Amino acid sequence: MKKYSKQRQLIYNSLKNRTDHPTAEQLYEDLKLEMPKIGIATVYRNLIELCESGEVIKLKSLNGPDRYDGNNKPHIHFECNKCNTLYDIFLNENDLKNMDDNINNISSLIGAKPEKTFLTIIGKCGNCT
Amino acid sequence: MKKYSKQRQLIYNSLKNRTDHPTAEQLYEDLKLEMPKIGIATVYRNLIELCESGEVIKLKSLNGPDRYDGNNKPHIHFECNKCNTLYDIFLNENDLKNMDDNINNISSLIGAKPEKTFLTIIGKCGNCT
DNA sequence: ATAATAATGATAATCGTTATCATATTTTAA
DNA sequence: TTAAAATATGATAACGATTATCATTATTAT
Repeated sequence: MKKYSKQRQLIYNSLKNRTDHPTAEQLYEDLKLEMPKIGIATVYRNLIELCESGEVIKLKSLNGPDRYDGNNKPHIHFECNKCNTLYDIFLNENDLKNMDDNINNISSLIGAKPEKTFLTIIGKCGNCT
Repeated sequence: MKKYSKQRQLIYNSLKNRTDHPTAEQLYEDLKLEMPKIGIATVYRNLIELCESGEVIKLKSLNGPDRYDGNNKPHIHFECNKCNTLYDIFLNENDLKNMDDNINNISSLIGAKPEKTFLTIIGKCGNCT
């Protein structure tokens, strides 16, 4: 049975209220302002929990530490390889459905059962071109 | 100017001749059979070179170390979250073109210039369902 | 062939993350 | 509402993957 610690609530709320995609370290630094005694291990532990429950998405950056996305609605990412900003891109309902159909078809080619999909575009963002 | 060491050639050929997606460590163990004195740092150094030149693709695994793909033609991956096998999936020319068009459209939504795209489907592969 | 340049192998150092453990907090249930 | 059980915490050690250092060796250019 899960216990509802102040720390877990803080981590959860913080991630849900920001639209950037902080690393565990960045999140930790920010949380310390509100809860100075919080430990980095607590941040990591709760991030693992939140990812397992599906509330948070762990994103693998091409270079650099993992980043965390509090938005678990399906969307794709653009990663700028100059400034490292991660942008969310939300598709409309129709495109989402098409993509989902494609994923299912593609997976069936190899007899696999898809659970989640990561689509990341790497390049230069609008500020860096 | 670049020098063509035996080691670099060996690493390059090995990756081009295998269709799995080994980690640096796996590649190192296999290369030692052919060249027992090769060092792990040499493997990492050359993987970085080969990725920078675009000959090899570095793949971020959801959990576990990075993996390397000697096939730099556009394709997508299915990662089994039970046995960790990484499968290549090759789209036909038409689907590839559609996908490419979509990537360009999507990127233009945020004024970004796409350079490369990673599409990874996570789930259970045919052997693990 | 020699000098200049770059790569190697051994290994230390670093970085991100996870494990350990004694203490503290939260939940359960009497 | 309190005592016992269960779980989480914070500090920090340990770990795995990768990169940096550096003296030596191999490759290339003159």
